[in-house]
Amino acid sequence: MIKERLKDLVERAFEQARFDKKMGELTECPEPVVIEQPKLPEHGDFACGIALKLARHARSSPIQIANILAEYINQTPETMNGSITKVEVANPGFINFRLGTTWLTDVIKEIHIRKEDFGRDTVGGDKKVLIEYVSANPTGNLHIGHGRGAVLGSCLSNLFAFAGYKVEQEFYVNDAGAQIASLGNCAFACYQRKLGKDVEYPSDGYPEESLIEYVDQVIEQYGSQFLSLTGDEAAVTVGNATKKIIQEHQEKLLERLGIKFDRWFSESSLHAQNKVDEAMQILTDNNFTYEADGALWLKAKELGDERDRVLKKSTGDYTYLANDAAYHLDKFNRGYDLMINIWGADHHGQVPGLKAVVKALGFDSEKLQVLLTQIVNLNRDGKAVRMSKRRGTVVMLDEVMDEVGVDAVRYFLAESNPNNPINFDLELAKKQKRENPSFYIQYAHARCSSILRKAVEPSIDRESGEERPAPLTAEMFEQFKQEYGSSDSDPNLFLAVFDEDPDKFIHQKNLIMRLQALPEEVRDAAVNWQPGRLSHYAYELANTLQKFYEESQVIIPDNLPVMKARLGLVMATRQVLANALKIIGVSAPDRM
RNA sequence: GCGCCUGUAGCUCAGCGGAUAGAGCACCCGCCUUCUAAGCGGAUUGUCGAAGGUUCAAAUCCUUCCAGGCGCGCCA
Repeated sequence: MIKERLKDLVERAFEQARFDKKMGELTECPEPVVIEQPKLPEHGDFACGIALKLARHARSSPIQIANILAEYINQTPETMNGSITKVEVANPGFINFRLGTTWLTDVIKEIHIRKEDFGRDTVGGDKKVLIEYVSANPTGNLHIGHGRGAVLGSCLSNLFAFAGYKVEQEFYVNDAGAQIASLGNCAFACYQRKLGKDVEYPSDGYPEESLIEYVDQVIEQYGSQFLSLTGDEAAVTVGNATKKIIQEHQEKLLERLGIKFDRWFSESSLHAQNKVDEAMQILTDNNFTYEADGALWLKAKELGDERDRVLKKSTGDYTYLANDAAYHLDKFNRGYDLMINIWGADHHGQVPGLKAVVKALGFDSEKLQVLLTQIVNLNRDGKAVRMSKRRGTVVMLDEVMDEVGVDAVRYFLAESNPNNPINFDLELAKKQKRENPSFYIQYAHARCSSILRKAVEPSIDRESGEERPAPLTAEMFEQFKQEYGSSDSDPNLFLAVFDEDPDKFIHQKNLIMRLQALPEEVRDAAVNWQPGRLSHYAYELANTLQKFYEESQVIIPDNLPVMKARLGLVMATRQVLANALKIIGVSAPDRM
């Protein structure tokens, strides 16, 4: 990483200056050295603002400190040998670096060496992370809001894995309790009605239309054998069969979205093993419960919540919080370093309760973090379609996937900041144009692939109609590919990508500068839990590639060194686009 | 009333302690005999919701206020 090399350079300069007593009373660098990329080209390729931060500590002016550091930097081998061509001090005290071309071409080589691992990081330190997401009730189809949580969880998992965490992905299935009982009643009623019995459909349950497709499958699988059942047994049996089918639907749909969970954790399994009772016992043993009004309460208020919470109702039933206590007891006992739950923002009111119960169980609640996702608004034909279960205008995830495609769904749900509501424009997501970023990035990848194909394909001369031979034989290209990532190939191989013409050079350089940024983008995204940054990065890279493409011919049969170097650059670009796309789970097509 | 989230270009949003606040859309003007014009370039656009404060430096951090969304059950 270029930034790390520069950081190292500045740190060494500081140490030497300090050794020579030119840093006042300072015994060590009191501020982290940060290398940034200036917005303006006249500020150089990279810049360091450390002098501004040191001014107070060293009781000196930023400019003066910057000048001293620059003086030492100028004596290092990197500036002596031309890796850095210019070190400049600028007001109010920035040190600006201008790079020579060798550090840039090193980047291309590194990408060829590391390939799909370019950008991979170790910040995670092999820590074990559990990410629990979607966790929808198995009582119906998933809607677009579930999709948002699904994509965020999936991207975060990919990102964390790439950043050096050990990630597990889990779906918590709420397959017990009141809503399941209601499902059973509705499903059985629907079942009977489908099979010709004139019974009334429950008025307060799930809408019959939302259940009918699943009940059809129950009939397909089991026939009419459940008609003879009555009462609770009927509801439970048909309910379970329906539940199973719904869960399979959810599983398939999420798989289509590119999501595969390591574990589907069933709530009813907790009940079957008396895990909820166990959890309650621990809470009571730890003296965090009391009884009042015939109910069992958690002393949540003294654990940071705004009020106490009921664990066991006066009816004898457990609340969701009691079940969650048992579930999270299980999670904590599995020994993760970090557990992330992804919830819809409408559930944020439960966060303090869950945190409180975790504390009461005797665990470090900091290890459990809840990430909230805001609402998804859909625009169709310029009009906002608002999600509302009541009004039955919920837009289903599979509908959107069918309409705009899996890649666009993933891109638009991944790209946003979870704290902000999304305005998902269905028309935009379908467009095969630059204005659709999802398309634009894939197009850039396909364009790279296309150029690489052209290198070994014969072409037709437009004027004469004659066939021209392929610029390279397959064998030669293979040979090139070997050299690109080989440690003993010509170190100046990639210098040929550059043009003398500054108008062309700038785009060639910009492309490489973008490429080299992937590792830090991955790291920033990982430490901030914002996989969406990679979407923006990929978009910018795509844009930079297009500009390069406009200015720089790659396939030049009569200039082998330049063609060789640029093919290597295009390959590297394709690789980096693919690596970024992989994290957000969008496919990287070779043709469009 | 209390809590959480959000207020940045006409629209959708990046940026979240650094040098003249950025993209895309929309609008206007250019560019196809050349590896995908499914593209590229140029022009225009701002009291960064408001007021105080901290800092050499604030869209970014703190406080207060204003506006919008969501949540405040022995529902999940």
